[in-house]
Amino acid sequence: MARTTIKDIARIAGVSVTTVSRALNDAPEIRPETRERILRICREQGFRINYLARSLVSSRTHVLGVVLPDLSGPFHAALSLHLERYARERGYQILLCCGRPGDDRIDDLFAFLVSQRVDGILLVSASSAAQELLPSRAQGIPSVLLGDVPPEASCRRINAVSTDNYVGGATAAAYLHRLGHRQVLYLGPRRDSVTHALRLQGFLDTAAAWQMEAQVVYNDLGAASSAANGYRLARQMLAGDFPQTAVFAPSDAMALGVLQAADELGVSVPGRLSLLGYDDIEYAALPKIRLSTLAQPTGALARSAVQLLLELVEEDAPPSYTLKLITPRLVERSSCRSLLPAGR
Amino acid sequence: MARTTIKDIARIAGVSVTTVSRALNDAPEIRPETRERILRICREQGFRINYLARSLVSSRTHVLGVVLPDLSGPFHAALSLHLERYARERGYQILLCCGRPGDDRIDDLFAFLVSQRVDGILLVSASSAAQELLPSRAQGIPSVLLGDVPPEASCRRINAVSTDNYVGGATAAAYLHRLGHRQVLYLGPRRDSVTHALRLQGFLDTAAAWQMEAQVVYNDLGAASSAANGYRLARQMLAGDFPQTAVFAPSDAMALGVLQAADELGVSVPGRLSLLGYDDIEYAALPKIRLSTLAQPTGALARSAVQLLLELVEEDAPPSYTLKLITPRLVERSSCRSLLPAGR
DNA sequence: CCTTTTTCTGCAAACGTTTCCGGCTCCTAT
DNA sequence: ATAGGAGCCGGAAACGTTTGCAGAAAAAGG
Repeated sequence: MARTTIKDIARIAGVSVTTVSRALNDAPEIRPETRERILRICREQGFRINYLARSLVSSRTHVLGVVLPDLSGPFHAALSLHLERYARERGYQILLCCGRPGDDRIDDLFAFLVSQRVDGILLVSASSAAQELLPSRAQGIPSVLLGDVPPEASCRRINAVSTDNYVGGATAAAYLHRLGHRQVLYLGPRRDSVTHALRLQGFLDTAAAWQMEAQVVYNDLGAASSAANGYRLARQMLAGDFPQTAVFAPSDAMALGVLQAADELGVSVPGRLSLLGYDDIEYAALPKIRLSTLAQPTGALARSAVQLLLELVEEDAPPSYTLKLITPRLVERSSCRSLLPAGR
Repeated sequence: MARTTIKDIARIAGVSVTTVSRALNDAPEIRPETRERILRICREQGFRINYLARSLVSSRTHVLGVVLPDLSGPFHAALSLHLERYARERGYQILLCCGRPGDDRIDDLFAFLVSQRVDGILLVSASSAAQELLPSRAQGIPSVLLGDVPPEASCRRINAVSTDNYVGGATAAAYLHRLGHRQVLYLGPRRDSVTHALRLQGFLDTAAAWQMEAQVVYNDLGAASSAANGYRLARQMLAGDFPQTAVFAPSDAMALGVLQAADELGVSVPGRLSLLGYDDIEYAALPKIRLSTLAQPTGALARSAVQLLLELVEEDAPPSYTLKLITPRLVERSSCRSLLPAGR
């Protein structure tokens, strides 16, 4: 119950609490031999310093709050893994909070993080509503957006790192055009997601430039871009006749759902329908799947985000706002078929 | 920088800090109208109570430490999602720590959790080494094991909830036997995992009872039972001739790796080789995969685990030790083929 | 109207650290 | 010899809460 404290150690070592504190923080004004002696006693007693008390006075918790929509998707899972690693390398701990975007809970989450006195906040794939909320609720806590950045970001005094969603969408359209597709379907972007809005914009702009016919079906089913939603959407789109020869999905998870629906409805992929995903999750590479997709480099994203956030936390430099865009990479597997004559 | 404190609120409201504190904790000895007035002022000022200070004096953080090997596997991801939900329902926060099992870091993790003064510890899928370490390092913090329980658990004064791995392994063997398989391969259990040891035991006992020939190939590749490891293991096992007609993998992720290897090597599943997984992750249900597997009910596991842990944390009942086993469920899809004549 | 109880509020001591400042000892340079 | 400094250590205030205890005001009982 009553754990051993610095005071106990001080008593045993016959020194003051100040000295013990200095030993623990290896301050310069302590004689090496006393330090060693104290540290030895700490080990013997199994002493563990109380972060609560320490943080209370130093007003630094070395904790970074990460709020993301959910962990079920492989993209976010991979991302959080990398975030944790880079944070740890820099001596910080991650506090993971899951709040569905647009949810009321997002407000409680910010309150919670403030109460926890986190040193910084990382807002991942947030709805625009959540993004609006952030500045007013963060109470001066440094924060950076990750993976979901409004186009006017740099004007809005915001720090962010993201993949270049516009380019991602554009690349997708260009790729499908290059394969000879002229009628394409964009299946499943969310209306409230800035990421999806940009991706859609890039896709549509490029499609228009190449004079492709593009239809878009929004995902209003709530929840994330899960396989289940992709399945439901595809079920109803692919049921009858449809003119498109290719579909672009805003996440691999969703694409997998589309794949399932197509399979059940007997439309062959990529025979009748080419399928292009986004994210490059682990399972996209599976032999029976082999989903072509646009890879988001989660490692690079996480690294940049942590790096940027910690700059804000640790430096007391004059405020500056940076927006870092990382370009997605097209990975070709076999879910997209070329419609052009083989000879080219 | 300087955030608003209880003292500020007290000054504005013209009351003492004590009264403000009582308003925030809705203590019974406060007049409802003063409480309302104070709460209103708190809202107006955007006041957020400092959990650090509160926890320091109350010696309750309402934080549960969860340590698990990693988050990349879908099973652990799903589990942590449920853990977070149930904990939140009870007013607790999850502090997620990833440490590969058997790693030196596990020791640091315990120290970290003690320093954070978490109210309880949930040790998920831990190596036996980590389990040994726990009691000595937990410093009296209540803790429960989840998903990886040594057979002598109840003797060892330990709280745990787990799927019944022995039964799981036994069910797998019995199922394969029922389909007519006589030569089977158990591909990829880890030597240092209690889970895998039990599952293996159940598998081997049952195989022996039915006079099947069972070979086991351990996973000494380090890291988790990932798809990558399954792939590597299967690559070398399936390269030449092999007598087995079925393989049992200790996780779906691993099974997916096996699937990939089989595909590349041209051995048909389930034509030449039946494949049985474990976990029932989301992607096992995919149309082109349709992996037969033993489902671990992550929801039930998580619920029981936080339930048990919070009993220990909140009650000051006499110490008791409970071990809860949840039976895995066989879900048949189409990765296992019957070798028996169709009539039957 | 005076006591007794009840209801509400405030004072001050904790909780376990860090850190400013001041003091002691011993060394070095004048 | 003595001043000045460097190196090491301790006292005490602070961080923002909770809580036991006591006091004041109001209500209840005679």
